[in-house]
Amino acid sequence: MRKPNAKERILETASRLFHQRGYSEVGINEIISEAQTAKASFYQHYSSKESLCEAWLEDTHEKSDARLKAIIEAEGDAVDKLADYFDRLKSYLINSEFRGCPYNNTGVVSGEECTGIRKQILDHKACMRSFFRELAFQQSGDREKAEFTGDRLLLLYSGASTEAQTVKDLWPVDIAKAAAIDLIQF
Amino acid sequence: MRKPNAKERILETASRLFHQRGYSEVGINEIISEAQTAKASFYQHYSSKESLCEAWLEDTHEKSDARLKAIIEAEGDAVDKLADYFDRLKSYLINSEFRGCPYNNTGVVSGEECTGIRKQILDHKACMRSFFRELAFQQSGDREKAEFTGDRLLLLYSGASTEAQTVKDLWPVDIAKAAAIDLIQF
Amino acid sequence: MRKPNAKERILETASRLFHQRGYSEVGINEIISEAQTAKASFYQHYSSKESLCEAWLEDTHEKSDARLKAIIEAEGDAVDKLADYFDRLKSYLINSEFRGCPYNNTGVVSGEECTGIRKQILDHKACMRSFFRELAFQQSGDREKAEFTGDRLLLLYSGASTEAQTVKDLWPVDIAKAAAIDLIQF
Amino acid sequence: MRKPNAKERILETASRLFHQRGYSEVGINEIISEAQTAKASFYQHYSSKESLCEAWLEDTHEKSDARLKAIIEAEGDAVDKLADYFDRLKSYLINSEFRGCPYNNTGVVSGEECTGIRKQILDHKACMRSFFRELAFQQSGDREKAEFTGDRLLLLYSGASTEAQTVKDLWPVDIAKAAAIDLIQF
DNA sequence: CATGAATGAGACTTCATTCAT
DNA sequence: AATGAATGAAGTCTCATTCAT
Repeated sequence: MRKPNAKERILETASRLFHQRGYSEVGINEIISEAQTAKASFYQHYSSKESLCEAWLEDTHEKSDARLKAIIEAEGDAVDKLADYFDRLKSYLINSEFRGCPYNNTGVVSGEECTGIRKQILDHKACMRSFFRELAFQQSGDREKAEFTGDRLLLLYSGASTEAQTVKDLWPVDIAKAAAIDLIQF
Repeated sequence: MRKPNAKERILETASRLFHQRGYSEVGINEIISEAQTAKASFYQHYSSKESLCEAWLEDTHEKSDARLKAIIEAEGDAVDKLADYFDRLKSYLINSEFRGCPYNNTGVVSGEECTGIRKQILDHKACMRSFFRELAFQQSGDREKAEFTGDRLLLLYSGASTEAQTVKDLWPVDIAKAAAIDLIQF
Repeated sequence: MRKPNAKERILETASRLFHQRGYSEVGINEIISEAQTAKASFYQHYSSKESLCEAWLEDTHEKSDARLKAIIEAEGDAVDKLADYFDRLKSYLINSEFRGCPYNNTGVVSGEECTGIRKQILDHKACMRSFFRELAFQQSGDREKAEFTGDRLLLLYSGASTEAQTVKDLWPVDIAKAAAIDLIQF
Repeated sequence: MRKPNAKERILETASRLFHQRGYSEVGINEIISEAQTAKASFYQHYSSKESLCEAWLEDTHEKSDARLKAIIEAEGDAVDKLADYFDRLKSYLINSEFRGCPYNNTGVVSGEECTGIRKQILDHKACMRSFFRELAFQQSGDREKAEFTGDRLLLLYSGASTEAQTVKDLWPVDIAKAAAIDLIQF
């Protein structure tokens, strides 16, 4: 059997299920069943469902962050990078059947008391904000203006992601892409 | 006993709790306990938790729609109306402890099989879209351009609402307000 | 609207549903809903679900008894009457989708405490016993032997009814018919 | 605490209660309460009330089948075996307070959709039929005649069981015993 | 006679977690 | 490191019945 590691199998399974159906809608039993692990093996590796959620968000964030860094550090025009980013978002939405942003989705169902989860969400949001600001800076070279523009880009991205998830259609991303390109060019 | 009508009490209680903590995180037991009703009384009036959710969304939509209509039909500059709308959004977020949009929040935790809920969400989204397009039209007088601009306004609004909910801060709304005003004026 | 009488509509509806699905599997709500009556109208006419059940069994018994009496009092050979009875049983089972004997079915789900129901069941069973004994007497003219034979006929009938209901097939009735005819002729 | 295995305790308790009062009249709460188990422990071992019912019927069938096999394989006259069988039935009815056949009783309250339960019932019925046919064959040595006679024996047994349950008296079994002995001897 | 809102008790099932092995 | 039985609390929903109108 291909069982590289129980912990990894759990994280992979949870990532898939949490993303597909949402943190609150997936139970521990389903996760360990699909991951082919025993109940107590799960609690050996993760102290609670909540901590598994944190691990998932952290893992997702690491991968996301690497992609954003790659975009920032790549050669080329900031406008092209921005267009590229929204194109990737479209692919992502199609592939994930319009499940939208894992951080927003998780935030909706986790209360204030889930401090670990909230930290992951806020960290990720801060990174997204930095990303758009940096992109705006690459275009304008003006730090102050870039903050201004970057935040607007973030809102377009966020709105597009949310609305696309809701209507299960790509038009919000197309609108956001056009608006973002207009915005970053002045 | 002063319990004139259980149905209203249930809807009021559910509206509050669903909005505060999310549809999936609030149980029937909690609702009937706070509404001081018997469980069977609940099911006399609502055939299921899902149908109660639909009633809540419908009720919310009616109130929201009335407000949007009032704004549209009011005298005055579209720019002022738009600014006013975002100011109201700020008040709303403060009062609701940054719980954001009930429709988005509910959409995240209700699957495709909840057709009634999804219908309410899509209806509301369509109304919001019309609202922003109409506002844009009042400013420009150009129907085609208004559709274009209106959709962008919707994304700014949606992004602001989502991000404010996540970071529990008003800055996204301020950014969106400024961006929206720039946008509607060309 | 064709509403001859609420009480009758309730009894008709209950008769149909109790027979089709069993006393324990049919709720008051379903009955009044199909009978188009209000809840309290039901309790106006019947003091409880149990008393409705008694009324149903009594009504069924009256009709059944009339049929049995007609057979007994008819002209003709007892053997033919017996064959005829089992043929009717076959028709009945087909028409009722093999729901079997209402009295047995109700007895299974009603405890000792349901004295009214138990009385109806015992009354009906006594009538059935008399019927078969009388039929046997018509054939043999011997009272003592008829009691003996009649009870055996009853068991064949009861077994056939029960087994046909279980396997949802008519073969038990065919077997019982043949056995009964052999039996009554010596 | 002396609670070695909950699964067995649950099955034992359910067997007793289902038999005494009927599948539909006994709830999970009562079972786990008498078995001194937590509700979730129940669902660890049985996926549903229905599956517990299947386990009960299967268990009952195994025990029943062993007894029938022992009778068939024993030395001695078929007539004696048959008489013995009906004597056992009398003991059984007395001990179980005339609750009759678990399979018939369960069949009455479980719909077509309970495929697992129905399968158990039909399997058991087929075994009973085989048993009586085999007994008849041991007496006559004629396979064809044995099928004929065996089926009649089955009806007598079934009718006796049903009627004894209804009238809570042994006379139907005595009648059936006499009829069966007459029948198997020609 | 009719109405329908209200009810307490209970139905079946699932949750995340712990514990003895 | 792994196992799976055991658990208390909570989940959604239905029952037969009563009451004020």
